[in-house]
Amino acid sequence: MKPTVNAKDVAKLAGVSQSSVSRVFFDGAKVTEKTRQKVLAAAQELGYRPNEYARSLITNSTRIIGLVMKGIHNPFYPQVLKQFTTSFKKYGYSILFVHTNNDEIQNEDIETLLNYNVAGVIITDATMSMNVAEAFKANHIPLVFFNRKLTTSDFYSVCCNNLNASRKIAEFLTARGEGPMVYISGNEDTSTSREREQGFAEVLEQRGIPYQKYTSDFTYDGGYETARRMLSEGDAPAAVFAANDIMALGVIDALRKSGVKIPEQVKVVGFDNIDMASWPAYQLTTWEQPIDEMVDETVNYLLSEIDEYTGQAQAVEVEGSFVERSTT
Amino acid sequence: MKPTVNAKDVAKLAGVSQSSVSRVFFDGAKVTEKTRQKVLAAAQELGYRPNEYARSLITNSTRIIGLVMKGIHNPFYPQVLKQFTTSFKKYGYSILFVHTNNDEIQNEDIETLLNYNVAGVIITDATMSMNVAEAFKANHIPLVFFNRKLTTSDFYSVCCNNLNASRKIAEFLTARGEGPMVYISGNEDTSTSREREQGFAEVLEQRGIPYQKYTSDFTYDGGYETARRMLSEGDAPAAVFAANDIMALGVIDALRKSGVKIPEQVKVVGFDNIDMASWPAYQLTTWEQPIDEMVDETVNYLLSEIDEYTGQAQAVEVEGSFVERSTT
DNA sequence: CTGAAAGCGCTTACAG
DNA sequence: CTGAAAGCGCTTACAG
Repeated sequence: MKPTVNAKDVAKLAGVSQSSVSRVFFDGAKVTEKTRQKVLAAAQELGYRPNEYARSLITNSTRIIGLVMKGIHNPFYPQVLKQFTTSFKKYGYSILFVHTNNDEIQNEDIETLLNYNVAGVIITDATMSMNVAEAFKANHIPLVFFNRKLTTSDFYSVCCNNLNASRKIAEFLTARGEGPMVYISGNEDTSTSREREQGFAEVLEQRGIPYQKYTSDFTYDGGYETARRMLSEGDAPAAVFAANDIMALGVIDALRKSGVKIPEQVKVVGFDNIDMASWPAYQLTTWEQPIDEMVDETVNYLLSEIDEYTGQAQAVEVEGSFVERSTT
Repeated sequence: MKPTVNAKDVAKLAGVSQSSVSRVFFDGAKVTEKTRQKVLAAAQELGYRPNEYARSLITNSTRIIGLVMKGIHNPFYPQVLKQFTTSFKKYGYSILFVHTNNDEIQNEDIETLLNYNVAGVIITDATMSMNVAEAFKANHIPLVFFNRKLTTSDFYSVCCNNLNASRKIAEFLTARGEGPMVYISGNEDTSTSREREQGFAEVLEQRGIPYQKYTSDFTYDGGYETARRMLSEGDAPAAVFAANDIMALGVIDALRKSGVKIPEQVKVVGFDNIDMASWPAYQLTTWEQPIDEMVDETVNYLLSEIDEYTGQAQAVEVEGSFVERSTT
């Protein structure tokens, strides 16, 4: 049915051996320029294209990176996806996209990654059980947790320096408006939410400023509802620090709807610096996560581990920077 | 290095032939329950997993769908990506994600898809040259243009019924506020932008209401800048119809910044019904594109073409529905 | 540098 | 139903 043309066909037309055809298309193999030309001409004529699967079968490696993502509703992550795809493309790698609905990656998703023998795995905005993570180790598949850490783990992770960032945010807020504050958490089982709270709390306690925590879920609706709950409980904080931007936007909309003036009555700070944070309707003060830098760290680690597997674990942190706009 | 266990190892442990092991893991092959149990036990013990590439090599087919996407900044598309991934997972297919920066898909992206011999391709928010599209036809790889049509094509496409939708929008706007109107286009080489203009224009001309077209690019910034340009040129339309929601949000922010009251002075309508359209800050009137339905149409077509290739071309259109909120 | 040959891990006629 | 064998399209020692 599909007129599949293979290296043998090309060899025949070019008048060389199948091995030579293979060598022309395999980086790092040696052929004379003359053979190369003959082969390329024949390949062109027949529309030949090396079969990636035969290649994978024999080299026991692939040029596919598995990218696991959960929170596609948070604009931060599509951006991350784009950067990874673009960056890996430069090195000849493609992205197998896996979406998970659960906080913890499910076995069926793992199966997919293992079945396709991916060269590396990036896990974004989700966690996985220790023994599943160990499965990748056993198969010598390098793994990066992006924007998350495993609690107990010795796995490689790339995150923003959340502790430092949230300390800076707390320092900024306490330097100006004093008064009780509110922290709106994301899903509490995430390292990001916990660390951002920790740094924030540290500085506040140190300066004797009380804060109240509300638990939310990293979504716009979550932020919105939480702010309404906060108001209905009579809380009137000087400032609200939401664990990510998309929640902060929900907070802003809820406060405005109740006639609360931002920043005069309540200041609002987010985290991420997504595109929408700079929109005129919001002008959200936030902490910028340097996606480029985080992606570069991840890509470099994966490529080096693909080249030579060491299984080294490290919690890489990048700094990012404070972005002051008009919600503070 | 990687302790790769194959069917032969399992066969030895289970005391059966390698063929039997293969049959246990190949859907549709017949084995006695007894053999199955022996094999599964051995496989479990060794951590066996069929090699997907050997399988692909021999069946000349894969369970990978290539998804090509451009406008990841428009929240409509991450949503689409999620739906496709979820839907295909049910059928055992995975998504190879390809991101393109250009309106027209580049050859290198095509190469990737062909190299991996994908079972089918979805092209979203981008177009491709005819001869490239023909390359897929030649390889009997089914192809769907999602939310786009090729001008001259006989390819399968799934779109919203843009003509009907934009007529309905025009009818709604003219039934209430009369007066000159503005259409803000997306990239003008897209079928979506052209069709939405056409339906809108038809009704307005029929009712003798003038309209002005501004060319933009389907982005928030584009919508924002275009609205500012419109104001600076002294245009004060009764209503603005933006070719998608994300531009409409930019328009709203720009108008508000200039003190224009929405909907009292200017009404605004978008297209897509992205999450943000329902946010309290915007409450955008729009046309809902039924993503579920569009995805289902696409998935069903691809699965049936994968099952038996016919190469049939059809421009499928789904209706969607008008969503009235407070910008009109 | 080049070719003949082995082999990657599977599926699938073909006998039994 | 099961096993022995051929073969998918490549890469890669091994000779020459």
